[in-house]
Amino acid sequence: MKIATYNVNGINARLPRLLEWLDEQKPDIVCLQELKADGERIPEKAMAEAGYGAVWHGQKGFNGVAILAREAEPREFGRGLPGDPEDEQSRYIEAEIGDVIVASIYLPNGNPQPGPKFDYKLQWMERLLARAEELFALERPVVLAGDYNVIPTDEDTHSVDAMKNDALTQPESRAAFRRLAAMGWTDAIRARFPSGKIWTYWDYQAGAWQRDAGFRIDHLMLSPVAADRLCAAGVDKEYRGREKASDHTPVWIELAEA
DNA sequence: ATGGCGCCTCCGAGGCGA
Repeated sequence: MKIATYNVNGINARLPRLLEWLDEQKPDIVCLQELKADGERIPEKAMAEAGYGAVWHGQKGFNGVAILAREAEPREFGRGLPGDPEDEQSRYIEAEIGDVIVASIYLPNGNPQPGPKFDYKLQWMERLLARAEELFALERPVVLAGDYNVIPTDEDTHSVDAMKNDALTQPESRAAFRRLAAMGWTDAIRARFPSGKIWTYWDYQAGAWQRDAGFRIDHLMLSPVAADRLCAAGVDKEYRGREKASDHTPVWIELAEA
C-alpha cells in the first residue's frame, strides 16, 4: 500500500499536475494540503473520474486539506484538530482506509517569529501532540502525513544560516516535532535514509529549484504498527521540475499488507 | 534589507506562503 503526501499549493492551479501524478504513480492513499478551495471550487468530480474517493476539509482562498483513496471511499475519522473551538483554519483531517488510519496535516508556518503567528504554530503543535497521543493509544497502523513546516535538523536545509531566524528551524518548533519521535512515532524518510540531504520543498523565488536549494518539511510519521510494515519510502523529486509545479513535491511510503 | 514567484480574491492590487 503506497501512501503519499503532497502540498499542491492550490488544487485548481495544480489539477493537471495532480492528475498526471496520480495516473503515473498510482498512490493508494494521498494526503493533500493547501487546496486553497472550498465548496464548488473543490474538484471532486475530477478526482472521482481519476478513480479516487475523498474526504475534504476545504477553505476559501487559503489552507484546506483532503485525503484521497484509490478505488475506495475513505471513512472520515476526524475533522479539524481538537483543542481550540475558535480555530477556523482548515488544516487537519483524518480518515480510515482499510485497517489504516491516516491524517492529512497542514501545520502553520509560523513566520514571522516571534509573534502571534509563531504562537499559533506552537499552540497548534501542542494540540497535534495531544491528538497523536490518542491515536498512538489505539495501537493501530496510523500515518500522520503532511506539510509540518518544520525543518527537523540542520541536515534538512540547504542553508542553516539563511534559515536561522525562520520559524521552521526554531528550537521550539524542533522540540515539539521531536516529541512525536519521543512518543514512539517514526519519521519514515529518515528511517529509510538515516543521513543525507533530502528536500521536499524548493522556493519559487531566487532560482531555488535550479540551485537545488530546498528543505525537508513534508513528513510521514508512523505509529509502531505502521513502522513495522514500512518497506519503502521516497520523494518524487522530478515533479518539482515540471511545468506549473507546486513548490512542494510528493513524498511517499510503501507499507506491507497486514 | 528587500524582493524575488506564484496562488488566492474578485479587478488592480494586496494578502499569504516558507
